[in-house]
Amino acid sequence: MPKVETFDRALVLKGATDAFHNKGYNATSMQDLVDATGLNRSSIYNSFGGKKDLFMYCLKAYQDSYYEKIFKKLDKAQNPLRALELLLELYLKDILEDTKNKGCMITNCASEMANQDPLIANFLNSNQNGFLEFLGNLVESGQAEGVINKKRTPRDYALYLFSAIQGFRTAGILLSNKNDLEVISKMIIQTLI
Amino acid sequence: MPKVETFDRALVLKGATDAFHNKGYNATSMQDLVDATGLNRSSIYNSFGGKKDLFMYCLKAYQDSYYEKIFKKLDKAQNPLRALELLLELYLKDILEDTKNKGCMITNCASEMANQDPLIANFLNSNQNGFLEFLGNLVESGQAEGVINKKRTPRDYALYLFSAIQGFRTAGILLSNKNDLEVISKMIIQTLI
DNA sequence: TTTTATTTGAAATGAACGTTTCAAATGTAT
DNA sequence: ATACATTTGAAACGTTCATTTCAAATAAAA
Repeated sequence: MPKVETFDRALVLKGATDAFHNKGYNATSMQDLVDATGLNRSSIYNSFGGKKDLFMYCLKAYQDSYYEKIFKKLDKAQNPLRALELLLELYLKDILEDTKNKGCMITNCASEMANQDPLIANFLNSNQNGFLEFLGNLVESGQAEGVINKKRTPRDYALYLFSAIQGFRTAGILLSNKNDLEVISKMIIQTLI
Repeated sequence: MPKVETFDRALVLKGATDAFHNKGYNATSMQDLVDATGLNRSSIYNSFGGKKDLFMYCLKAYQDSYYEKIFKKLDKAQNPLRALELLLELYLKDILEDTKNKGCMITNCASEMANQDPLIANFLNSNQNGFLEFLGNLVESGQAEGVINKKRTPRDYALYLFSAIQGFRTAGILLSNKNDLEVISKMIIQTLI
């Protein structure tokens, strides 16, 4: 009986995510989102809830698509160390392709909202724990294979890499020289060898 | 003849800086600034210009007071490597004392505004160049004294440290466990030895 | 004490904000 | 073809935004 949702939900989320990623949560207006999605105002409220709800969907979509990119790229890795090298190559590529200097949407979100919104803080903490586990597992395997040194525990290396990667992404907002960025990336990895 | 400014300019800037640091530029309203400074709306516009002007003064004030803290702390350092260790101790202390999880105001500003405001981008680039020079000089001295290794150029190490420190400050928004943070700090320094 | 440039307070400005409303349009299932 | 739950568009909602206005209060200089 009913008319059904006509728009492509994934595509709409992609548009909204781009808008939020570009300006951040607070500086993105509902009008920006209407323009970016092509949807009517009411349709946004009808299908996604308010601005904050939509933002949460976008964060999740951004996170999912990033993990997909990561898994796809790391699939070809010969060993866990090489996987981490590829991970940093992926970030380097993203920084160089990020000509609008937007940075990482999740890191930006931590800067902007972690101390203002408990729901966002929750998401960010889960994201952090998940990523720490992902990194820790890679390091653990790498140490078992003998391609990563055993000076520190996998968890220590995961913490270090998590911090270093956030710095890399943030520094990449202002830095755009490829050589500079490659230097940083190589030095981060060197710690593991 | 005229009535003269009665308020303490430095104190007013401190109040405004706290407000901006806590919520970021966009989420801080003029009313927040009136409350935080104790000044009347008109007095703010009269004495500092608009919101963005005031924010620039606050950024500068934050930067100045941070450099003062740094210089005071690093004054006691026996050598350049020890100075960098003390620098990271300073950041560690700031993160642990930052119970409201605000992070670094300048890093947050880069996340929020670097790609939206050319004036801000200018400030951030100058800040970056200044800090890179500061770090580079320390590393150069350290290498000359033989307390820092010579695997890389001072500029390379400066880039690495700049990135690592930004990551440390950003990760510190979500991380608050002292041991975790100490691990990261130690691993950053280890690269130099 | 008078003059005068400035600060101050309170109110008003118009624009933009996120959100709601509701009648009209839509398209599937009967 | 008809019924109907949903989407859609446009307008309006009340609030909050940054900023301006301006008369009153202020305090240093004359």
